[in-house]
Amino acid sequence: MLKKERQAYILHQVNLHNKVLSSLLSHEIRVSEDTIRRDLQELSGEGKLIKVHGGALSHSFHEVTYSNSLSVYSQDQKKVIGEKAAALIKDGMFVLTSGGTTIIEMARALPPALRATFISGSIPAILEYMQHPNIEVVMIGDRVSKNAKITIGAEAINKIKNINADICFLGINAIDIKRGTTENDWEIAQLKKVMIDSSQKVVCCTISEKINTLQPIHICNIPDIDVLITELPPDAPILRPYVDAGIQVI
Amino acid sequence: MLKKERQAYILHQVNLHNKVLSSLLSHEIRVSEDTIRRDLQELSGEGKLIKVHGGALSHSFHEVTYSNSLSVYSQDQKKVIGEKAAALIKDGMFVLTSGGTTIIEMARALPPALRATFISGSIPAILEYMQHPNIEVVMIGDRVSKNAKITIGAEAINKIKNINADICFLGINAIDIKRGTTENDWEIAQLKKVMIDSSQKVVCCTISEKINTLQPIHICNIPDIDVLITELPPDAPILRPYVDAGIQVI
DNA sequence: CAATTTTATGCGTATTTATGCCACATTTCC
DNA sequence: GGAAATGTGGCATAAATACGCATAAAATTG
Repeated sequence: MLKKERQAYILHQVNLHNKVLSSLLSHEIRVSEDTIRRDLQELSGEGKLIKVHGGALSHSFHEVTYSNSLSVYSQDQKKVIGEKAAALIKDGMFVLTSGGTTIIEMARALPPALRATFISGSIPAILEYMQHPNIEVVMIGDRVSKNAKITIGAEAINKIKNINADICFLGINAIDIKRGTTENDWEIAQLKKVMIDSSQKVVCCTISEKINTLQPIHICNIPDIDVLITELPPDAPILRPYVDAGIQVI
Repeated sequence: MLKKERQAYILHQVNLHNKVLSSLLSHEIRVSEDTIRRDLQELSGEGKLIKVHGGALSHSFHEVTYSNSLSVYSQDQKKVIGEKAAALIKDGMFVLTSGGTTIIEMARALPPALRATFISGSIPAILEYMQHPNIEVVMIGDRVSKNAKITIGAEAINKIKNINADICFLGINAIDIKRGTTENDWEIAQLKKVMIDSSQKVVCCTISEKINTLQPIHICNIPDIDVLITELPPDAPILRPYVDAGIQVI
């Protein structure tokens, strides 16, 4: 990894989380903490961030948080989900993803050294993937839905059908132990269906408040899902039925 | 492998991945690292990429991280071009566009009441089109070039071949009365070629500075162009040869 | 077409840069 | 106050680079 690349990654993280820890960065990028420290110093000298003991802060966040400089990353629910999801991806994988905020968080949590191919029709997701230094990005084309910011239509569905992905990540809006996952948009439901068919492994990501809720259009049943990711620990009571149904809950 | 070829290959890799490593290139092309280094130096001198220790980075990568001013070069002129271009589009048209800053300005200049279908592989262009209340937007899918922020590859080319557009807008980097329009990236040149083939009418947009310049890869000849748009008035002396060649100059 | 010049490339060596490691100072937290 | 984490500066090392030079290929010239 080039020095500038590393620094770009650090800056990206700072802008994303408002703070970074040297120790974490060092672990993520797999370089010594000395190097991280030198990078932070350099970037600080250029005015790109503010160096503090143990890490660095973004400019925008600087005033508010002199007190808790060592507190952990803001553990937003969706960030937790994103991190759990990102951990499932290994080098060389073909990854198919939908759109949605949880997927965006996954994209942001990808380790910088990861080398994989990401395929999606979601424009915001593609924009995030493009920030990554090492992954290959493939966009699925078709008519663009302006509010979902995703390509939809027969063309997209056909294209996905011809893909054979290792893993597929779906941000879902509703899941229920009886009815499976459901959606409120017919075309997006179609897309997600074929994504599931085209993948070896299906991972559903959702915040816990959407568990045990329903939407009008059916996507898939519980047995079609391999992994369920929420912000809760896997042994949370609300997740119990899904564990019992044989899903790997993370 | 010829020097030009090698440098074109390097540039292409930079456009695709935002970075290249000297060691890797040297191994791939089977030339010494010295040669790669000299190439990178040369290309860097021409402003085509940014040389760093260990390899090189694309401009776009460098800009988003290292520079905080994302000012577009001679944006006012491009706005003029954008307005002229937008005026050519009528209700109901199928419009094929490349990417580039002039195209973005066109997208911004579209009258809100316009109802037309816009087709493009350029992610920034699609983002602009999505802002518009009435147009239909179609994204062409394929591998994403991280620097050009455009989808490229055989899939995209095939898709464009099957389109029959009314009009096609190309932001071009070089035009010359003898050699026609030229590009510096092979794959992008291919895309533009098929765009021209798939459209009834071909419109080239460029700032006047790029008139009478050359790039290595040929796209099309002057007779293939229907309309040429620059920021200058149509009777500017520099445009005279193009008017004489039968192009409608605006 | 031969002679000459220019250009492109690779090699060896000196130099610079990037990084990690260590000993020791400083800060933070309990 | 003291343990743990973090920062500092020096040093070692490996990788990348600059530079001079030799050689070969290509272009130019007479």
